[in-house]
Amino acid sequence: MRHLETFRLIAAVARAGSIRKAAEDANITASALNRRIARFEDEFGAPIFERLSRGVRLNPAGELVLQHFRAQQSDLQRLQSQVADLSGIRRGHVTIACSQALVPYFLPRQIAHYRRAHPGVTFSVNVRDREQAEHDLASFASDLALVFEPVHLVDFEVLHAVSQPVCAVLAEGHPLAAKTEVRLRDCLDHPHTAPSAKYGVRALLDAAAKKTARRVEPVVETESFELIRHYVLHEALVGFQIGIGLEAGHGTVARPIAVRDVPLGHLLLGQMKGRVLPVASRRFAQQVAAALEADEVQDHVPSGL
Amino acid sequence: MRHLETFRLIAAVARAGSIRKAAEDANITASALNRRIARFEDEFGAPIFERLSRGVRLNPAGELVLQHFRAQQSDLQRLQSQVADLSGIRRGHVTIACSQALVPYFLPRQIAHYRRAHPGVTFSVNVRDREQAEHDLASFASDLALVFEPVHLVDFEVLHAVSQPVCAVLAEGHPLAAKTEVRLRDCLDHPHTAPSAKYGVRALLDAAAKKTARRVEPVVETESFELIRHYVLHEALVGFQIGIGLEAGHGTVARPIAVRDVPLGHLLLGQMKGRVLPVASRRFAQQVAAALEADEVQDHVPSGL
DNA sequence: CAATACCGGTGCATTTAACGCACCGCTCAT
DNA sequence: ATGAGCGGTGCGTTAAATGCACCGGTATTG
Repeated sequence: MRHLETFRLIAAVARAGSIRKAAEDANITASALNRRIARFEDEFGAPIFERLSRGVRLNPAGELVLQHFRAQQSDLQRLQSQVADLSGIRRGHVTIACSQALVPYFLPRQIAHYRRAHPGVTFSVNVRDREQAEHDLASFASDLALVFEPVHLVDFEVLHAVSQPVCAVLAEGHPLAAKTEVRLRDCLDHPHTAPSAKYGVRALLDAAAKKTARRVEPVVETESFELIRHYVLHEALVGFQIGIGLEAGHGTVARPIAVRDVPLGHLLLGQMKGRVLPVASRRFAQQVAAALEADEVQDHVPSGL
Repeated sequence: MRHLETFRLIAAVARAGSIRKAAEDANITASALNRRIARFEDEFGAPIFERLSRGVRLNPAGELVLQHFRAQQSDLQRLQSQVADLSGIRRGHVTIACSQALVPYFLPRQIAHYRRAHPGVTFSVNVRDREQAEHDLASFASDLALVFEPVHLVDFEVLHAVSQPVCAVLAEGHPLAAKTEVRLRDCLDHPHTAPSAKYGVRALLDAAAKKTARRVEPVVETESFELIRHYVLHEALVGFQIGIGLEAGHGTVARPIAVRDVPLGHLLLGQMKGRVLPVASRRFAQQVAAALEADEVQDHVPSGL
């Protein structure tokens, strides 16, 4: 949309921290960009950038302008998607911020299923930790967030919530794999690998371990859930992850940890508080909510185990 | 703001019903305007006007676009007012749709009081019946509405509510003026004048009269509350109006009608549901709410009687 | 039924607004 | 001291928006 060009440039300047750098990124000259900004500030009635010696920076008014721009852009996209929807063929773009656990199995299936019905809808999937996810929503960078144990919950409007047990991820031959449910103390007595502190699974484990004599002392600590899933194939370790990110048939098995040891965590689907989502995003959220519900009603243990 | 020009023109075309007429209003040629619209529809991805033989008309998509534009414009004004506010001097513009009863005494006082503290804030006061007032809010034509007994209440978010008794308006010498409270039957037994059916006072009177043997049969029926107030000075009639629109000292007195005869009506201060108001409007609404509260706590009878 | 008055749309010349280039003064790191 | 990087400005140039004349089509009217 042509009329938002100035806002796009303002955002670019804010990002680059200097008019010249932003101009280069946008393939225009610094003078043209400078004038655009000056003109906007004039029309707007107040400066939106602080002029520093080494560049520019948004002032509080500028922050508000940028937020207005993002809201406006989001609303326009919603509108376009809505118009496309009432013309019959559903079009649009869904942006979703999610925890790592959703990446391997759950989300690909959900997206493929949705796209089978609505091939005109495209997707962006951004892996974010639970703190970043909420920031993504607030800055309109994502329409939806699907995160495990979010932290802040201001700006986060819960659309659906399901409980998820923490599971032990084990190679098929591992001694603990014999049981259908494992105890936390047994896991911690074995060498184990766990996600780093900013992830919900680790937070639950740490909190639960405090009530026991044992501590979570990972042999391998990582930010990558994928590494955990694959590493247990190479060394007889106990990994940890929530059920939705796990599946049998890759040489590993998952065994839920007893709820009396580690409480159930919560997987939340949410959007920015108060925002009206485009049709496509709203419908996809409904589908995801239904899928989560179906999974949960069935069992707390991931399907296929 | 330059970037909203196209939207302004679209709104003008929608209003005029034809591109040529709108072009004339906007002092540009029809071809320029035609091209602007064609360009917008192209960028937007869908037509927003139906082409008729005698002009054009917004299609459903166009209605949505126009609504988007109004929301955007309102948000921009809020933003500007907010920025002006954080720069110290409060600026802004407050638009308020109100019932006639508020016009003579209440609103002038409130506005003057507010402007004494914030001279940079300007006002638009639009007299609207209770149905139009809500439409004004929904179309962003007014920030606030102060109406007696609104009808629909979708899109209307109540900010404050006070009860108001229906009063008899009498010339000072009128026999009923001797009492401090009057009965409905006494009023209807006298010749009387009343607002027409679309006003809340009349609706309350009609509903109350149904429970009696008498009927509301005005000698003079009018849409002007001002006429009622002045007419009772010329002929010994009983007028009706809510207390907030009345004041002693002009040769008339007001006497509340017994609550057991006519139930209290409700004067509601409201805004469009979900909308974030500019600073000035929000603060003015707070002031008005406080003033209404003070009046009500005191007494249900208007001050000065 | 023909004349007419309006309507939206289009090709082309013209005007206007945005842009690129060169250059200024300034600050700060080296 | 000096040079690199920054925001801002005057001026010629380019591209986008506009105005004008005109087309084809459709209701209205005499």
